[in-house]
Amino acid sequence: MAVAFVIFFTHQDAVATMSALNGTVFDPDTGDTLFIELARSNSRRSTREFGPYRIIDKRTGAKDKESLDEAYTQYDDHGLDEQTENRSEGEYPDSTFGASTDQSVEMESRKRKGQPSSDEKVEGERQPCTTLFIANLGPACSKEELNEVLSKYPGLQTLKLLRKGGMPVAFADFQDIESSTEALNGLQDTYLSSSDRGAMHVEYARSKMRRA
DNA sequence: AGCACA
Repeated sequence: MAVAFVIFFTHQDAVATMSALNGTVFDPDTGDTLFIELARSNSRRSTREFGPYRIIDKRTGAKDKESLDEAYTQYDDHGLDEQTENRSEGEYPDSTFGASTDQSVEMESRKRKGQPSSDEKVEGERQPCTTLFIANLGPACSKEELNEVLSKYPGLQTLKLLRKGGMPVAFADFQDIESSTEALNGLQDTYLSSSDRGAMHVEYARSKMRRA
C-alpha cells in the first residue's frame, strides 16, 4: 500500500481537498478508493520551497515504511530552517513521522536530557555578538540611567532606547564580543533603580547593530 | 517574552 503526503498552503485548502477527494475510486479495476486524513504533524519545508508544488518520491524499491522513513530523513536534512518556520512550540507533536530513524531518535533522547545536539541551537542562548538586547525595563527607564549602568563596562559604543509599542527595550553596541560578553554577564539579572518590575534581561541581539 | 537601526 502506497502512502503519500501532500502539503497545502493553508489548513483550509487541505481540509477542502480532503473532503472532496476522500473515497474517490482511483482504480476502476479493483474498486480501490482513496483514504485521506490530516497528517499527524506538518511536513517540514524550507522557505525556499514556496511556489510551484514539488513531487518528492524517493522510494528505492525497499518496503514502503523504510523508504518513506528514508525519504523523510533526506527531506529533513534539506535546507531546513527552524527559525523561519511559522510554527509555535507545542503546536505539533514532538515526534514527526520520520522520528524512527537512528539520527532523530538520538536527537529526541538528547532533547529529553536537555543537551543540545549538533544541528540544534541551544534554547534561549544566542550566538555571541557585539550588540546586546536589553528587555524587562520599566516604563520609567531613561536612556541616561541605562547609559550610566552600561558605561561601567568598557567598550560601550552606541546605546539606543526604543519606546515604541509596549515596554521599552534597548540595544547596546560594544567594541567587541569580549566587551559585550562582560557587560552581559555583569548586568544580567541586575536591577535599575527606575524599575517597577524584575531585573533587566540581557541577551545577545539577534543582529548586530548597524552604525550609520 | 519582548529584537531596531540601515
